[in-house]
Amino acid sequence: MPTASATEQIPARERLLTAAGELFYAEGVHTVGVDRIVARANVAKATLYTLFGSKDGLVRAYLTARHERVRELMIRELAARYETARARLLGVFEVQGLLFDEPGFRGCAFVGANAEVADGSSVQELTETYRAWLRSLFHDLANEAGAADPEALAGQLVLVYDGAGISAWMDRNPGTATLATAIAGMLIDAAIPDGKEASR
Amino acid sequence: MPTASATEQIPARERLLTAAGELFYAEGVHTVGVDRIVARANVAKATLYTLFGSKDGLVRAYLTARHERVRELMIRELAARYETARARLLGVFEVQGLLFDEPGFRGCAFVGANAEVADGSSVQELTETYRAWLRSLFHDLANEAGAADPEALAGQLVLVYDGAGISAWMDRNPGTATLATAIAGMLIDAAIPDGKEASR
DNA sequence: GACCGACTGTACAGACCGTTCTGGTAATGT
DNA sequence: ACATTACCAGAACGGTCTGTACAGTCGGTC
Repeated sequence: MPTASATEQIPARERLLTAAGELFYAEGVHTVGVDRIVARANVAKATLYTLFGSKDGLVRAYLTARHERVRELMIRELAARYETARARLLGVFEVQGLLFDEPGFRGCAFVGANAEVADGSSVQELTETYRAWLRSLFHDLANEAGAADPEALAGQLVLVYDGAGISAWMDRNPGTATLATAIAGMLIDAAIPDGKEASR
Repeated sequence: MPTASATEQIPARERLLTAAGELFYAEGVHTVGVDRIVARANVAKATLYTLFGSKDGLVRAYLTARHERVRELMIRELAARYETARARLLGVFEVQGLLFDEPGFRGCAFVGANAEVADGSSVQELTETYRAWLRSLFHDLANEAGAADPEALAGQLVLVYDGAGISAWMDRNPGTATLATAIAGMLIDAAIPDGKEASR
């Protein structure tokens, strides 16, 4: 274990990952070259290649880190803010709104990355696991909330989630989150028996 | 005016535009180089530059052509298939589904292009006019259909339209169109007074 | 002191990029 | 007959890209 001294430094791997995250997300994985990343991270180019193997490896690590960050934020905030499964189902869209408010928000990182790669890229595999996670997040909550057809509701909410991200990005309007929450509320009410009744 | 002889050829501009459209859309504007485009179009490289000025000019022409194509398809199909403004409002999502069914569908071209450019690019201006057109399409139809708040309904439907495109693309599921149509139906019913009543 | 792993800095190869230039052909309008 | 226009094939240019090679630095460990 490295000792925590006053001259403690953030390790090169972490610096590379944050630099790559900022640049890739802001300008696209294809536009940003490795030279700019190593310059921003204050890391030698050789270090990048020993740690990640190739630029593609760094891109994969970047997307994996994004997924992990969104997942952590979602789970933490949902648990902290909402009581019932139904409220958490709606809360997903409020937490998504937190992302919209971040400075430099540029839409879903996976949408952006997929737009830049041809079919069969390694990026697509990571995208599939991300999409599967998002869908199962909605599916599990819909199940827990007592939806008549959790599968169907999950599909609807994924669509709204996607649309909210695109609209917020392309129209530069973070307020889209409340719009999405309202639509989601309608869909949830319609999908859960006695969804509109107050309580029991 | 060029005479229509037996050796009539499709002009170079058109060939370039279709070649660029296929390649840019399938692989991204940044991934595809001009060499591949001129090779596919059977055009000299100099011709590209006399006709479009630069690669960026070709990208702009590609996006403009995409916009025009979608607009024409939308207007033609909406007029041919549906009678009332309310049916046309819903029909937008069915026509969008026609795009999903096209072989090689890869989502909205403007979403893809925007993911590849940094802020301030000329692509963003074209995107704004495209987004404004889409929004006004919904807004005008919502008005015509007697929506209580056409602005609000248009915003909702733009979000659903965006979400449908992303979901259909990322999950490779053209059936998303019927899902989007169902959601749009709910929103339209809720936004138009007496929307659920049969007729008058 | 010898050793080691993590890291630096620079220089370079090879490919590919957008763009321009040269030089030529075929048809058109006057 | 001549200038113009529209186009073609390909070479050449300067720049940037990923990836590699190599010599060297630093903090700990035996």
